Order: sequence, then C-alpha cells, then structure tokens
Amino acid sequence: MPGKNMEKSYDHLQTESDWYRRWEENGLFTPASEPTGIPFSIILPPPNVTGSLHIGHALTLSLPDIIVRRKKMQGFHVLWLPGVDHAGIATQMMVEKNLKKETGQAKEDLGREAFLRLVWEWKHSSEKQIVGQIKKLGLALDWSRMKFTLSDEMQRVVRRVFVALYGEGKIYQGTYMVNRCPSCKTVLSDLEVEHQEVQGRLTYIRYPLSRDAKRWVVVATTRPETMLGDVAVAVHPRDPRYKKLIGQEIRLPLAGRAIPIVGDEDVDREFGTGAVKVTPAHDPVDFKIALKHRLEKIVVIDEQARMTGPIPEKYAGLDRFACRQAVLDDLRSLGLIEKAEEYTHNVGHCQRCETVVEPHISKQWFLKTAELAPPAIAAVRGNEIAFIPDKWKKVYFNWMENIQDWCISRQLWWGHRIPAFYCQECQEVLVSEAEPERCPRCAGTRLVQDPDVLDTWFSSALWPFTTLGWQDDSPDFRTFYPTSIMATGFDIIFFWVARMIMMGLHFGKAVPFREVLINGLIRDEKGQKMSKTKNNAVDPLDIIRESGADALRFTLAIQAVPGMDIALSLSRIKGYKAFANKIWNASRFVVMNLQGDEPPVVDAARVSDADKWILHSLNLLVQKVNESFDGYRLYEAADLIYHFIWDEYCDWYLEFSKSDLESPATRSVLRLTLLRILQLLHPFMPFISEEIYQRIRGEKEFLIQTEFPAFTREFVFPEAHAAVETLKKVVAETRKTRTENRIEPNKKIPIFLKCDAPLERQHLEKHLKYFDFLSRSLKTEIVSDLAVLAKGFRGVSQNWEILLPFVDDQDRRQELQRLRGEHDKLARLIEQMEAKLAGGDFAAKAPAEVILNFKKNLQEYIEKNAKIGKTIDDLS
RNA sequence: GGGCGGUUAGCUCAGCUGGUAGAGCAUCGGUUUUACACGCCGGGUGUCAGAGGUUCAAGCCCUCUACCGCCCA
Repeated sequence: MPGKNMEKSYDHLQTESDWYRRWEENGLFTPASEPTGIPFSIILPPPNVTGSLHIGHALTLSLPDIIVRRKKMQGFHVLWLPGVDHAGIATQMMVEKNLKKETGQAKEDLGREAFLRLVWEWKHSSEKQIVGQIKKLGLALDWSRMKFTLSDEMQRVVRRVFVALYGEGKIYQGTYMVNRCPSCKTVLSDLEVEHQEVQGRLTYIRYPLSRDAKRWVVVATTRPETMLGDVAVAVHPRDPRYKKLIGQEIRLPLAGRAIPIVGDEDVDREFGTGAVKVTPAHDPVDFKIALKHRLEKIVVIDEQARMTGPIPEKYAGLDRFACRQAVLDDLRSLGLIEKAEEYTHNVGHCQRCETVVEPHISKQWFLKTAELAPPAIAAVRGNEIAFIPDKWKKVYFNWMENIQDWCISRQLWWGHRIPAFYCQECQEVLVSEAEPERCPRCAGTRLVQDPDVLDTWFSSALWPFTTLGWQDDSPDFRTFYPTSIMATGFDIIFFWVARMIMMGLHFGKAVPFREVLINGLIRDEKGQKMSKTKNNAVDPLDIIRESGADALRFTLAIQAVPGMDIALSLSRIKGYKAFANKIWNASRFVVMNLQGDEPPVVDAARVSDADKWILHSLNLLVQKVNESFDGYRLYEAADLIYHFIWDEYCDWYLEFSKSDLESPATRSVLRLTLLRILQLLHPFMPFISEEIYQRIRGEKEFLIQTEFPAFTREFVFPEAHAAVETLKKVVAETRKTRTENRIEPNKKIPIFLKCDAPLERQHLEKHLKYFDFLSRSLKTEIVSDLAVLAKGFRGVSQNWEILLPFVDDQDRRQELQRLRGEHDKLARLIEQMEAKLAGGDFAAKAPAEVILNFKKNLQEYIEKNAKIGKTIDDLS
C-alpha cells in the first residue's frame, strides 16, 4: 500500500520542494498550439525586472492560477503564459543608483552601450530571482512560451507597430508643454504625474504700470521664480476691476521688460486678485493663453530645473527653489510684495521619485487617441469585456471619455528605441523598421536615430497579442486570442488595461481579453499600506518558508473579495498552515486504515448512512464551489472547502467512520471523499494536495490531470443525510449538557433521551452506535417519559430532551438554578413574539409562508419552555 | 470641484436577489478520548457609524449627516 507511514505532522518545506520540477518536466503546463478542448488563456501581467516580487504580486499571480488550474481540470485547453517587463524608467533608475553607489559613476561616464550592458546584467539576475519566486508559489505557467517585453522579437514588433501607427497618422511629433521630472531627466505622461496636496504660500506681487510706477496691478502666485519668464498679465475681459487696464503695459520687476495686460476668458476671477501673471513656457494654462494672444514663450528654467535664459545674471544657474527665495527677497526689498498667505494646492510629483515635476515645452512623440478610444469604449459598453467587480467600468469610462493624447517618448536609455531617423543634411524625419541607408529626399547618408525610447507602457499595451505571436499569425495567436481573463490591480487600469484594449482592438482585431479581474491592495494587519519606509512590508518568500506557499495562496484566496483590499495578518496565515496540517492528519488517518481491498466505486447497497451523509454533503459542496468559482467568488469557494474539510469531514465523518472501519464500503467512501477533497483543494493548495493524492493513488497521474468534481445524481441521499443531521444535533446537545454541568469529558455515563418526533427518534435509534461513541455514553436509552427516571441534568433542543443522571443533591440544586434562568429568558422571548403576532400589521400583511414559519418557531419555543417548566417541577 | 469605496464581535473582515447576524485570530472554561495540542469539546462577546424614510419586516433599498480611505481634474 503506497503512502503508509505518513509523518505525524506536515512538513511543507519537504512537500513544496520538488513537485514543481516534476510538473514542469511532465509538460503539464505546456499546451499544444492546436486546441484539444475549448481554449482558455491568461497572459501573466509581467512583473518588472526591478528586483524581486512583493506580496502584492503573490495575490495578482495566485488568483488567476487558481482559476487556471480548475479550468485545466475541467478539460479546457489552457495556456497560462509568463513574461517579465523591462520597466524602463524604474529599472534604469535602479541600475543608475547602484552604479553611483558602487563606483561613484553616472551613466554618462559609461556611455549608452556600456550602461545598457549593465542593465541587461541586472535584468538577467532579477529575472532569475523572479522566476524562482514564481515557481515557489506553484504557478502553472508555461515556461516554454516565456516572453520579455524588450526581447529582440518584441523590439521588432514594437518597431512594426510604431511604423504602422505613424503611417496612419496616429503617431506624431510635436512641440507641446509636457511634464518633466528634473531628477529622472525625462518627460512623463500625465498618468505618471501624481498630484499631492502641498502647503505652499501664495505671494501677492505688485507689478508697476509702465506709465506710472506709482500704480500697479497685484498678481498672486505660488511660483514667484517663474515671474522672470512672464510675458503678460491676464485679466478677465469683463472684470470691472481691470477691464480698463487691458492694453496697457507693465514694467516687469527684476527683469525690467515691458509686458502687456491682456484680457482672456480663461482667467479665474476668483483666484488671488483676479489678475494673473502669464508664464507660457512654464505653466500649461499660461501656455494656452499665450497661444491665443500670440505671446512669446520665454524659457527661464532648464531641464535640470535651474534658472536660465534672458534673466538677470544673479539668478542664472540657480536651482528653481533657491531662485524662488532670491526673487522673494529682492521683491521684498523693493517693496513690491503686498502680502503672502498660506495656501494649500495640488502639485504634480513624479510617480517614480516624488520630485516636483516641471511643466516644460519640448518636442516629443505622441500617440493620438481620438480614433483608438471610441472602439475601446464601445467594447466595454457592449459587454465584450466585463470588469469584475463591475464598478470599475465607470472608472474606465470616465478616463477613456476624457482621454488625452499620450506622450510616448522618454529621455531614457533602457527601452524600445524610437525607430525615427533624422537626416543630418536636410533634417528629413524618417520612420522605418530598419535603419535607412540614405535619405530618400537628399540621398544624404548621415542619418542619426532618435535617442529617445518609448514609454514602457507602449510595449505593455501590445502584450496580449504579441506574446501569442500575432506578428507571425501563429497558431497560438489563432487558438488563444482573445485571451480569457486579465487579472490585475486597479492602479493600472489606465496605464495598462485601457491601452491594451485600444491596441488589441486595433491590431489584434478583437478585444484582448473577455474579463478583467480587478484585485485590491495588500495591506498589513492594521490595514495600513505596506511600504519599505514603514517597514511593514512582508516578503512572500519569508512567508513561504515559514508557512508554505499553499498556506499563503489559501490565505490570499479566502480573503480576496474582488476589488477589496486585503489586510494580511500573519496569524491568519498560521491558521491556514494549521489547516494544511489538519488535512495531512486526516489523510494520515485514512491512509493508515486503508487495506487495499476497498471497492473502487461506491456501492449504495453496502455503505452506511454516515457514508451516504458525507457523500451527499460533498455533492452539495461541489455544487456550491462550482457556483462560487463561476461567479469569480474564489474567497467563497475557499471558505466552503475549508469548512467542509474541517467541520464536516474531520469533525464528524472521520469520527463516524471509526465505528465502521471493518467495512470495506466505508473505507472506500473514506478514500473517495478524500480524493474529491484533494481535487477541490488542488487549485488553492497545489502542493499538499498533490503530495497526498500521489501517496494514495500511487503516482498514476497528476492531480491536475484529473477531472474537477462536478455535481452527480449518484450521491443524492436526502434521507440518510437528514438522519445523520439529527444524530449530530443530539450529540451536540448532549456534549453541551455535559460540559455545562462539568461532567468529565472522558467519563462514560448513562444517558437518557426523550423524543417527540417519531422520525427523528427512528433516526437516532438506527445510529445509537455512533451516538454512544461520540457522546461517551455508557448506555443510552430512549424513553417516553423522563420524569419517572432518576433525577438528572437536562438538556433541551428541538424535539429532544436529554437527561444525565445526578450523582448527588448538589447536582440537583445547580441544575434547578440553571433551568429557572433559561425558563425566564425563553418566556420573555415568547412574550415578544406573541406581541408581534397579535399587534401591528405583521399578521395581516406578511406572506403566509413567513407567518407560518414564525408561528412554527413560536410554537417550538412554547413547547420547549413547557418542558423546562415541567422539569423544574420534577426537580423541586 | 467631480467621482468611487468603507464604517458589522477585542482585531481583520464575510454576509449574493430585504425575513432579527457569521468566519479567522484573540479570549475564557474543560481536555492528552486509538489522525492531528498546528489538536479535541464547550462558552461569552455585537443599539450592524448616526438620523430620517420605504416596508408587515432593513446590516441589506432610498435620503441626509459624520468620520476614514482612494481616484480623477
């Protein structure tokens, strides 16, 4: 018999060490390109090669894995495709930081090529680490199809897509105001800018009129240093305070230039004094105003956020914040500051490094969204793509309906190089997949490629169809596209999900996925966000070492209510580690008792009622679990399985079975039920379920190759189920009565029972064997009148009375007191219920069924209390 | 400014289409009974944020308020 001698406690380290290798070696996760069942595919959201995975990844990766494993067991043709992301800005920053720390060098000291070699090295080691972590989690990924967002293949596809979009006029180059991070030294898209509320100061500055320096207009600003680049003062054209001044000139303090006062509808009359300074080179609103009024744009802040341009010598080269102070000091000494006040406003910060971003005019590449967005909106509106939970649709629509063109160029080295070439002779711009040999216009050969790379999210947007080989019209693409599910966090709905939908529709000619599963954030056990600075971040590998990947996966699954954040508590993980041990020991019990002669199928004629009861319960469980799965309520499925195993199979069925171990039929049910449990559990806890399954089945097949349990008519036994439920009820009541009266748990005592329901009485009579064992009964008698017997402790439940004989008179007095308390409590409840039934509209308006039920309950309470009253009389 | 969540047992959270509340952990009492002390048996614990409304009936639906959190501009 395989699997004998299971260790007394479960060792997750041992079990989780080797199964992954064997699954992989047996090609369990590698489907053929040609389908053998209904295709079901999920593309892994590629983790960044910035280091190692955090606990949030464990969630985003585990949930689809659970879905994938079940689908596979249900016979779908499943692909779960892995990959990693080059994560341009994040990775480059990390390598730069390391370089600085280790050698003191900047990337410029190495040059582009040498630096990129360094990043590639980093990528390889990070990828190795990530893949190792993923395997530890047990994810059923097909590594033979692994992809990288910056592989040669991806570079070819990205160039092709770029050239195509350029050809369609959807990619263009333009000079606009964009956000730039002075620290990361690149421009950013609007999405990469995070607005944070900042306590600042609003300074009111006097701008003297050219004609009369004694008169001035007061403007309010949070950024005084930008006044050096002012080209006008703007007021609302209908503002009575200022409209007469329109057309006049201001002598700009410090700079000494003359600038006009213009009228513009975009001026907010409520802000400050209603007159605003116009700095078109450094403010997006001012930029627009300047365009309308054909004003010059004077750049006074450079790419390093230092002062530059036609400004007084003393400010040149100062950092923007240092200059702010200098300007304020100088204005104050000139008596030009009217006042300053505390002011809370939103300031854009770089998502990566939290530096205050600088609006900045430059020539960049943009993706036009006007034609790409509408089909993407329509696809979601037409339910071709569902969001789970549904509420995220609104968020998606809100953003998509207000979408702006996307700035896709970045001044970085690590990423997809933009396939644009500039002729040095005639300045012609050439966009092409391959580097052109000569300029088609002037035949010049001095061509220089654009130094910029693409926003990382550009290649990410192409991920679902390019990973499947859209570029080669591969069989994989035809089989697995559109993919089934995209599982990801809400934080990247705009960055990623929306863009995948746009690109997928445009190039893949179909939605990239059918369902978007949005999961929440992992927080610590106090509900706080995890972060390195708070030192409350947990490493998934630590948890796996401590409690096992199975326990971690189960914890995440049972807590992951779609769209809700998870407060991850270590004590809870420990609880599911204990659950694994529980399963192990239940299996140990089964394995110890198997004799090898168990019939392979359930013989309904030979099995006991207890056997039928567990089969019936199992069948109900299977039905509910499948419903939960289909509604993406994995937390519910996990919860159902947990309670079935612990509260039904272990707590009751294994105990029942101890009375029937000589029966091969019972042993076969013991075994069969366990195997079904392991199958149900496998998606959640792949390691322990496989280990036990193999020990029992003798390595005939892997668990993932077996069929996921489904409801079967074969296991419908309502009568036996009801009988055993009665038994459970009476056992529980007896145990309670014993405990309440401090009767030693292990002491076998005589037990007397009385039952008013003939059917239930039959049930119990039939199963006294189990009752005696579970209630520690010396001898059980079911009698018609308890009063005639020895006095004893009473327990009363629906239809049943229990009597445990007293040993002495102290017992009697104690019992009397308890019964009086209970009698009073119940009497109050009955009174309340009768009042409800008598007065009000309840009796008149509630549905008959509800009232009937209510009356039934009331009647039961009345009867129960009558019994208690009678007992009190007997004992008095 | 616009929008979205949350507020349920000491803690962290479930509670699907309204019929008087559940889990895990914690806690208390008992217990080493032939799978498991990572166990077993049993117990206690809640004006379901507040106010109002709809309804025979509200944790669940509607309105308002308060507090906490998030997103967009």
